[in-house]
Amino acid sequence: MSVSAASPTHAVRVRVPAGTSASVAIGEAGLPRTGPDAVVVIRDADGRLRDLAWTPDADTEVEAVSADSDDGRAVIRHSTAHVLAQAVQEAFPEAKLGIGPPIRDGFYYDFDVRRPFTPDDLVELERRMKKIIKSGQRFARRVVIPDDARHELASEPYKLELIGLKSGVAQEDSEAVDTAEVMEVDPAGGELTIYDNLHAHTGERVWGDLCRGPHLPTTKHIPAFKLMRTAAAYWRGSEKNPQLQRIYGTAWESDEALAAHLDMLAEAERRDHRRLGAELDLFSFPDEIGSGLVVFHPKGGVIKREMEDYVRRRHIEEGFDYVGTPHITKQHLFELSGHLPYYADTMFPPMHVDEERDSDGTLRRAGQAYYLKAMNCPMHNLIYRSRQRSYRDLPIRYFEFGSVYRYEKSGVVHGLTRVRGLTQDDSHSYVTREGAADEVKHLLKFVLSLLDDFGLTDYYLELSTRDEKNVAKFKGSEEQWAAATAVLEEVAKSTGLKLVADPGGAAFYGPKISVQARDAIGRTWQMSTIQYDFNQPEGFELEYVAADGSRQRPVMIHSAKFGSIERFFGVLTEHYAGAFPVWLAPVQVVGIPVADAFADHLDAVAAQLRFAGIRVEVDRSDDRMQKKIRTHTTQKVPFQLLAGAKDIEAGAVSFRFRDGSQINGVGVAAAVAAITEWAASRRNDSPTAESFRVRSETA
RNA sequence: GCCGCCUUAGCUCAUCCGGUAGAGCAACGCACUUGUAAUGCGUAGGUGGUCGGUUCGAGUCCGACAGGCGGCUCCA
Repeated sequence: MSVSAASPTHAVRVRVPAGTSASVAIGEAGLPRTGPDAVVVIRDADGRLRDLAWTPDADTEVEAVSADSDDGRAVIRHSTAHVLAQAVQEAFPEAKLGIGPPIRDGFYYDFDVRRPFTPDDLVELERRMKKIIKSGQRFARRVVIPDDARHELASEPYKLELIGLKSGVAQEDSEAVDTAEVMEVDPAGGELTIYDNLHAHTGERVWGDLCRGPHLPTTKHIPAFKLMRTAAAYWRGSEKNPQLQRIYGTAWESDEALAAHLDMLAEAERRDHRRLGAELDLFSFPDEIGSGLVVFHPKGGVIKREMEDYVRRRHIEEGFDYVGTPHITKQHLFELSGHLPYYADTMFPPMHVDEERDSDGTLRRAGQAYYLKAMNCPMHNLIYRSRQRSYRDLPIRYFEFGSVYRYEKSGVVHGLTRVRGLTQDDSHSYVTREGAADEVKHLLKFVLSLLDDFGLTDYYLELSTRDEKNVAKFKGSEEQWAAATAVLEEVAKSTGLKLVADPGGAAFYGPKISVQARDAIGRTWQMSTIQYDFNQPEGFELEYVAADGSRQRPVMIHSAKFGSIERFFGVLTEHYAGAFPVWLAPVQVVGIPVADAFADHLDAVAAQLRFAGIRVEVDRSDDRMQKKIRTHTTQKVPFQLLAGAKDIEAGAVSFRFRDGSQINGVGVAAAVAAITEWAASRRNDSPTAESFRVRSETA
């Protein structure tokens, strides 16, 4: 998940005369030097970010980059990372420096230290950082040649490695450095630079770091920061490398922006589906069953069933045939599909059955291995293959809620978003090669409409292709991959949606389009996927008889609409913060009598609602009415129906909505009709006194 | 899988330095019968995640395992 902050763009252009620093030019142009819109760096005519101290040789025009822009924030964060590193080396002189880039919403810095950092260390480091910031050290850029840098950084082994990579020396492993994250050296092949931190008054060098920059003019210009957490991280992202200790922090252009960010995190925590799942009694993960295996409680079961019922109905409307397949299979099936060599270690280990031995232990019957199902496609292929198919039958579309089990590594299991047992809303379309583009288009339109129906209306597409540097990992010829990728790309582009490239992200059997949906607080989640597969039809020798009587090979298009029902459940829970749309809400209506004597009236109303298919309860507990309102408000029930003497006299009920608004004295028949209509509409907003249109009898 | 942290009542948490556990909410009971976010009183509830070790004595110290949290790597 990730968060994107809107950021104003200030494309203010300033002329910098030859021999004058950008700083002076900015000052003369009257641009702010302090505050949230302070100019922190400039962008030169070549589009490169430069320090304010940068002084061009010839007259040039530059763009002022303000603190509250994306680039400006990145500079603040990167400078803050330097301050962190300085503080760490003050407190832990033996600490060796890794890398310290800005990231979305913050920064990190990796260190090789004797022992991992503790929360107390963070408090101490923040204290030291504040001191450094206050002292106003200047960031000074200095160009060095590789040999000098090596000499100077002799005690920083990781930096030396980066210099080596940069100058192309001694690079035995072929892994490329992720240049987007490594700020130490300039990927564009420019010069090697060190940034020195100079004492504000004496100009004495206090600290320094290999870095391509740019930086703020001084540490004093770091407006607001906070250290967030510590974690381990592999050096240069490979688990073969040593683990370093990473400190994450965040930094912003103002205290207000920092506070807003922290508020957003607090809101995300309130919406956390794991918390809401327990509070609203939706699901749990009993230890006795095992990590990553969920049980849905009755209320969660209602939501899951509503989701599935609707999705199943829509599939059938769109020409899919609903099929069913078992949870386990003999090993051979996954050999046939080609999955086993690629995915054996992310599948649960096989169980061996049917083995028989004589009393002396000698093998009488070998038995065989069965695997828990980790993907549905091979079984759908068998359904396709069960009889001869004609071109007239195509496209054939099989769909099911397939239960699959994946042995996710223990450290990655996470709530409902990363589980070991999940339900895929999985379909496979078998089409002619010529028909593939139309089918992909059909599927994409369908998945987007489903996301819309559930209220996730903000999304973009990602196109995952094979890794051209590692083609051995992907099955099929270059031509096949190119053709498949072209089909997906063309369809994706035709939607007009934003399309992001994901090179190397494809499955071994073909490229994929995925839909990334943004939730109510701006985080994005990978949901639907559409994959073009020319490999499995070959492995299974799938065929259809063409018009000319020849046997032809179909292609198959895999598509998961929500990916997994469990994950989508989690995303929806967070998107709606537990206040599900009426059509999904586990309890849609709760009746609250003002006193016990009025409960019968509400029972009668409830009976009518129940007859109309509404999920309704009447709260006859001996809590006071106010307490009941509180209880069902925290349970996020969309309609509370109250009734007292006045309502009964008028044959009415009174509405209270989630937001606390109310409509009193509504005739029972009108109330039942309006509630039923709202639920049937599957609208995703919460009803309020304003949005809920109903005749008020007594008003 | 790797690193760090965590695990005490159904839930959220407390228990100073090792001397056999306490609160709020929830549950249950009784009283109250109430018009839009918590009525009052009472009762019950824990072999302190599991197993092992150190100790006269372990919720507390050590180890292993399980589960969780935050990251890394991974994610068909």
